[in-house]
Amino acid sequence: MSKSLDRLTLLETFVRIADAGSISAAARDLNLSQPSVSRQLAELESRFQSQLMRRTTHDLSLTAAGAELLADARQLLDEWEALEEKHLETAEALRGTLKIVAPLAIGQLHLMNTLLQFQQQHPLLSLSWQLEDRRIRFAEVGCDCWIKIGSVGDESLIVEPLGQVERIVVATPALLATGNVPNKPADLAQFPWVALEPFEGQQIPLTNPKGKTVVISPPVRMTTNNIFALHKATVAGLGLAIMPRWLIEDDLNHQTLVDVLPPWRAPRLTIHAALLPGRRRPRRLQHFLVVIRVAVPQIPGVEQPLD
Amino acid sequence: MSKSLDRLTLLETFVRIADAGSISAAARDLNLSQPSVSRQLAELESRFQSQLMRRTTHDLSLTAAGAELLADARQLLDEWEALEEKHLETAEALRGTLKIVAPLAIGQLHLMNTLLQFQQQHPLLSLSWQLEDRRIRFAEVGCDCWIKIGSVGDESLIVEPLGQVERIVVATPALLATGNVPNKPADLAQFPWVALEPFEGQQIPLTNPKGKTVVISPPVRMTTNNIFALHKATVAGLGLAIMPRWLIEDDLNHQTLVDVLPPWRAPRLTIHAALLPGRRRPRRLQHFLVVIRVAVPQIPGVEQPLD
DNA sequence: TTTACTCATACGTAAAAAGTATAACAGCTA
DNA sequence: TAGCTGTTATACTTTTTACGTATGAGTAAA
Repeated sequence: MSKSLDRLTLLETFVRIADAGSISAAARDLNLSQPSVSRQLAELESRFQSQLMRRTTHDLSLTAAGAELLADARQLLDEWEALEEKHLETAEALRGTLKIVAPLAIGQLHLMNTLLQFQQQHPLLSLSWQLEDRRIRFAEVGCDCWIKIGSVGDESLIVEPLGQVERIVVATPALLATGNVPNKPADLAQFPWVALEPFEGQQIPLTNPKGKTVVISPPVRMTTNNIFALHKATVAGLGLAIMPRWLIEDDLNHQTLVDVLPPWRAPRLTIHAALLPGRRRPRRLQHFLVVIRVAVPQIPGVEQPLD
Repeated sequence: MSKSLDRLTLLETFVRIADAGSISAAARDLNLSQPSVSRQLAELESRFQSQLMRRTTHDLSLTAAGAELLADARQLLDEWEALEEKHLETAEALRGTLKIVAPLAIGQLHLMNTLLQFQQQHPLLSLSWQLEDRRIRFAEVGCDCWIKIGSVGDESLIVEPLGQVERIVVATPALLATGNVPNKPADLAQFPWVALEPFEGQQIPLTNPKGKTVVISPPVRMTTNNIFALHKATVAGLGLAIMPRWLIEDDLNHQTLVDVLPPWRAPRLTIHAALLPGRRRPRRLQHFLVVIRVAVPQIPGVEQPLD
């Protein structure tokens, strides 16, 4: 049994392996080499004299002992963190690392400023800012907060609404001029469309202020997983597209894009913050949440959530 | 800031310094060099960015921050120990270290066997068996359990009675033959005595079964702080002495010593186990207590406590 | 079968904590 | 007041130890 190797570090590594799902993934995440993480797990097992994880080359699973220890380790680590935070609090400054996952476009265009300001207010804080539109597996990624537009789709997380985005059918005036002026949803099917993946069922529901909903299935000329690509394609006149108001506010003002069928709208999407339940929330996370709750509704074209 | 140095070890060292009262004392206790312990404290302070202890060359005191951290550290360490114990429990064997302070004679003659047996039943357990008649400062010594004959004199400890010892006035038949046969306490003052330190007030109270108490002040020819020396001196005929029954059972049987004034007895003393309150009791300590509760009353000449 | 990924072992290196020796200082005793 | 003893901190050396790289073995999917 090696002597040093911080016992709490061993537990942290163990938790990270369990969450990340593999030793290699945990190693990447911890900025350590795979053998090092492998050794730390072995060391922990040797200290507790029991196998904590069964590992084959392609699968890794907790043993009963491991599962028990995992829960207790989480708790102890939370308590350590509470202690550390309490006794560093004297300095009042936020420390540690905060890992945030946010959507590509909104993270890049709007929340970036908020984040930079936040970091400048807390210079000792280390931020990891992951822009990612796809659904993530929260625990696996090991992030502290996930900002997601639309449904989070993970029942095990605590989800808090931050704001709502209006979504509008837009196009270039030039493109619209190639057809008849639309005055009902069905008229939109005469134009080509561009769409953001995932684009479920090739169907687009549109709702008017009275609550009437019509579903249309227009021809789709291009799909992309990148909202900036979608935006460029739309501005280039490739087709009609549904876009969040916060992305096209400027285009509407400059008439590079126009609201195609003013009263009709695609369903609003809610911007959520997702958090792990049951865990202690470090002060840095609480502060970040306060900031983000204010920042999101201030994005042009984003409204207060319904909650 | 150095990286490794187990965070929990740092806390343990800090607690040990606080209890031991000085860095040097803690170093001796931890089997480390003084500079090493000094550095660990400095390291902890640097991590929490606050001074935890004010130290002059001859005095060491907690700062406010240190006092707060001390309490929290104790708790966290208890929780770590609980975790460790729980997850090592699978193996069922007791581990770790148990430090016991016991009286010299009873520890050497009677409890030693119990202790050896206990160790053999738990080979992975490491025992520290300190024989010491003087009053100890519990926290300073850093022991887990203190067995004390007579009053413990520390209100802050949890005290549990384990048994009672009858104390008898004895002497060699030869010595008694040099005077008149005694039949009341006052008659004993004609003989020389030997006594165990501390020997308060040079006075000896004796009580008969009816509850009558007489105090005598005989001439004392020798005092000692070692009960074996007292015993030898008595057997050598140096004087009368008060001795616990468990020490002289054999002498009475072989008539090397005799009960000088059969119905009259010195006050019974209670054998106590003293423990720190409020702290988690490791499984090894609980097991030890079970064993000792059985063992003490089985010592010949020791009776069940009154409780 | 091949490819791509997993985890474990062996070995050399670099970092870090332990010890030793020493200096500075405070309280106690003569 | 001087000398003795015990305190803590610093400089330097040695040992320990944990890291990374390289490598080998094994499994799952293409």
